[in-house]
Amino acid sequence: MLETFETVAKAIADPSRVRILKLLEGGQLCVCQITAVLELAPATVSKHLTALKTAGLVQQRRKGKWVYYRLAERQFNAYAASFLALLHASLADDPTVTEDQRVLAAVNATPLQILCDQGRAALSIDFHASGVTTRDGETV
Amino acid sequence: MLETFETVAKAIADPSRVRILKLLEGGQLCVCQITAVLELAPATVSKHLTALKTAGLVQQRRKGKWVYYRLAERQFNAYAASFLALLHASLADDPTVTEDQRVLAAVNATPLQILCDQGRAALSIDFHASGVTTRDGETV
DNA sequence: TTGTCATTTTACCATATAACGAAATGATGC
DNA sequence: GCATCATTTCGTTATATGGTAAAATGACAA
Repeated sequence: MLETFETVAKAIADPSRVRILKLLEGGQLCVCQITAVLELAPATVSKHLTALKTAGLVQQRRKGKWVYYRLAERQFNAYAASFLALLHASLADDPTVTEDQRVLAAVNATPLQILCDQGRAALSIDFHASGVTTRDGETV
Repeated sequence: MLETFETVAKAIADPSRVRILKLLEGGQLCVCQITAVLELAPATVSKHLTALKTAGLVQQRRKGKWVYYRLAERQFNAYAASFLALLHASLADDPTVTEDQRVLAAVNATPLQILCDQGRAALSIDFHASGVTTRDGETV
């Protein structure tokens, strides 16, 4: 009860894990895709995903070489669904979250094999203020 | 945004602070009342209350010698109300929470001055069985 | 003003946690 | 079987956190 609640609450009380959950709202992703967006070591991302899985917030599925994670659909405990709903209603306009979504679009446009090999270098996006074209045609 | 969300989430991701919030669902309480229920050092309770206040989950009001805390009514940030609502819908039947409510009933039946002086010793409650004792210390 | 007393702040300790690199794992495909 | 490679586990480090005792604060009463 209280202990489970604590596990779930602690799981969402970390910015990296929140970013992962917000990414997964767009659909399932494999570890190297998440790693490319967050720019953390694969080991770090893996540990965060384990914490989220333990909390019943995500579930896991292997497909070939890659392990895909998605938001939990089955009810693993009494609180996970509530927290996911709260998170879903939050942070839609957070700068970090929206930037992550922008990068995710590029990640999704990149073949997995290349992405896992090269990480962010595989993305044809400029992340630092020269020549990025925004939605309304403005160049930043 | 993300940072504020993290502050609020971290605030509820601790069992002592959850117990405090669940106690406050029954109405405002002063620090020594909360201390008597949780059986923690006053300094510890005070620190937890500061964290909850910083997160916008509770508000504070001085009345004579005592400082009363209650669940936040004003909207201090975008997430506090959501988390309080989630918590309100959770843990109603958690053993720790229900036991805390039982002790709270005894705390509310004890004059503040005596409670602050003596802590739990002032309660005249049997904490191992369900039998309650009268104000003058006789077990019923 | 001065003392009292509930509360808060400070200083400190032990434990928990996030991050990483390196080594281990385990499924795929030759 | 054996090599490859995405992912996980292990070992370590730096920082954050929960707890306490003791000192500081600040409102009230005398």
